Amino acid sequence: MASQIARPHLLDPRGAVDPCIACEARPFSVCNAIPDADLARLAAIAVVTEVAAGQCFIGEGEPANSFFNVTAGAAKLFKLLPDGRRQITGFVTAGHFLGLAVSDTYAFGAEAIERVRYCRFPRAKLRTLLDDFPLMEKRLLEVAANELVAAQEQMLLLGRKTARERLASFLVTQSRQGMPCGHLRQRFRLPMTRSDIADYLGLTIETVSRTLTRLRAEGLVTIMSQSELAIRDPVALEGLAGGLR
Amino acid sequence: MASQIARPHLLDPRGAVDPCIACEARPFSVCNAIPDADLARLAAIAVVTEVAAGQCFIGEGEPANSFFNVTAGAAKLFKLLPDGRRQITGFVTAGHFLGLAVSDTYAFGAEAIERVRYCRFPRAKLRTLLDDFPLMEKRLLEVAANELVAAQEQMLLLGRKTARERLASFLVTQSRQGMPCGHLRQRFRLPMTRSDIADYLGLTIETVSRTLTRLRAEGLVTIMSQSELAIRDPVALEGLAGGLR
DNA sequence: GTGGATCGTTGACCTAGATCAATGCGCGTG
DNA sequence: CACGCGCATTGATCTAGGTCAACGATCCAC
Repeated sequence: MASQIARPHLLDPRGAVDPCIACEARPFSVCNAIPDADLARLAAIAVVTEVAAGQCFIGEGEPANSFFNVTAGAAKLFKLLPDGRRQITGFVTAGHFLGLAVSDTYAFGAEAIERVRYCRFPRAKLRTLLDDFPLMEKRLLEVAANELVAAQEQMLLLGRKTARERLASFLVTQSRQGMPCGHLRQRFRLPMTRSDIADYLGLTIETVSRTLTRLRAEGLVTIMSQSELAIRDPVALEGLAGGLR
Repeated sequence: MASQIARPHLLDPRGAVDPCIACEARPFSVCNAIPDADLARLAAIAVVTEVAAGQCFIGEGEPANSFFNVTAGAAKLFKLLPDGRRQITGFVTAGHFLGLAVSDTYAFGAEAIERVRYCRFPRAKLRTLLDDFPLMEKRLLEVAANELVAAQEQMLLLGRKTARERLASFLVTQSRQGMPCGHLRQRFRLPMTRSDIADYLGLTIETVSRTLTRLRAEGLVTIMSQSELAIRDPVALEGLAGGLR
């Protein structure tokens, strides 16, 4: 396993005019609930950090001292069983907020898929900041509610869908990644490995591979390269994803 | 299927001194964030309703006009696939708050297992109430964060645990139902049917039944009656639930 | 350009859990 | 108290997806 706790590279926020104003993730992030005038307060408690692909930056079960806000790259969240079985509970990209749980240890681990940049906020300090910006707390609730809906959708997938339906669902949601209202990109990159996809969908690598080649054979998708894919029949794929066998 | 949309029985809140003060679910509920003095405002927008076992009181995909707070009884939340496959995403009891999602339709259905009593709040009215009581919004965020953690745990179960491990996990969490900090009741009732358990664990009725008899044969549990159960070996059961095979 | 590591694909076979079918067990009803 | 209905259990069989194993592609490092 390549995963080990990160030796992260801290970026010095001084020198940047205001790291938060310039942040390219701000439009998608909960931070946008904080008015420009007060961003300096946020920037003051944010520790901007970068980790390389394969690096773990949250360890499941470790003391939860910080919140995280991913600002660039892609990461996977996962839970482990003692014998090594792994369930990936989600993939996160720029704008995602992590570490909400009230528990004093993290309920999941996080590992960078590509080089990841994130802001780390000491829990206590963000807590007091939240008290001053109820709008941000509102946004957090909104985000949490949405994630809850996504989680239920994933339970349906894991509990009741076939391998084909799981792959179809996965491809459809990936193609929607960061697109406005239900639109889907025709062609897109899958930054994660087959093993990650398998652990996300509750399958094995082999089944993912086989199912993908079958979807290709049926003309639903084109596999441009290992990590690039195009959807050829969006209607059929969405039907499959929705459980129409 | 017995499930059809409820013909609910509305209880007249007048006559009660103050339905919210007297509410037996208040200690477990998010409503406890509202000070006694202001409870009348909450009571004013709450519609107290009762539905019989088997009645559906939230329809998946229907317009989400209300929030719900269960105050008595037990219900199941579920998602359906067009061909009837069902995933139960959770069981709720007194104190559970429902309908958080920002979407304008409900992402899941809810059906009473036993006779259920709940308060229904028009979305818009509760929204404005929340603006006046940020503490309640805080509590909601807390609740949502906890449910998110539970949802991830359930994904691990559905994606990676064996049937035995699933049953063990289920029994352990059920025995913890409403207990303080990690304690578990030795003996407890399972209000739901085998079919509900199966749809919650991503299994079939037959597998649930077989696995349960096997756990009994191994001396881990005693089946007092169809709906009553005792844990004989909590340590082994918890080990199993945690994935120690 | 060669060697080796990592990742993905494909095939042969196996098994946990699904499906199909029969039977048992309360429990409420007339 | 017999009847019927909805649930649960148990057994026989089947299969989707897992496991094991071989091979191919890609990508660096030297």
